[in-house]
Amino acid sequence: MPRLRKSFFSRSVHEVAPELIGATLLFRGAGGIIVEVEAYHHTDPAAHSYGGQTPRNAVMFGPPGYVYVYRSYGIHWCLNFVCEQAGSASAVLIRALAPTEGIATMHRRRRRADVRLLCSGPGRLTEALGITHAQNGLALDAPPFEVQARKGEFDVMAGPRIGITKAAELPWRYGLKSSRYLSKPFKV
DNA sequence: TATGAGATCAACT
DNA sequence: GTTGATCTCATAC
Repeated sequence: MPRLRKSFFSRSVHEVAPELIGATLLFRGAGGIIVEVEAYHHTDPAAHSYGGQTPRNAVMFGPPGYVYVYRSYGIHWCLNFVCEQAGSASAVLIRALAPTEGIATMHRRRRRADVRLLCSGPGRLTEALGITHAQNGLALDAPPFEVQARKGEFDVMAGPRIGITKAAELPWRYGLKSSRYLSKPFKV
């Protein structure tokens, strides 16, 4: 299965984000199929990079194909893939996976019996995979990360993003239609 | 099913 | 001091 290289990410976030639906994300032998993402661009008021570079979001201002991890609400870690080019400060937030690999490990980390609650949300997914700020700035096309291109057709839906107050109406959330592992269902 | 509180931290006013 | 790209558990309907 072809592994996605950095060139895959050096395009508009709005092209990359929907194409990530159906791709497989693995981290140290745990992970699954990406079923939900959101796109953020530095011209977007909801993006962390909107107000300029800070120590926290510095990775977003670097080259594409790297991971940006930040702490959310003081509790969770959230995982992003940097896109476009150095300085464009755009990224895709990974919001949900359909678990396929290392499910037992993920159950142990999450202390939950329901597979639907393993990776169905940005904070849940990082806890299940064991991702923290220690991974901030790592490359996506080298261990411990592995991102595999999707194979076959996937029915991708778009809708408003979740949990934001600025630019909340922009339809930059993408998801795999009728997946049971979405953090929230898409409106029909 | 739906709303509300608590946990806890970095950026920003 | 307030807010946020969140999740869980408790309580209410």
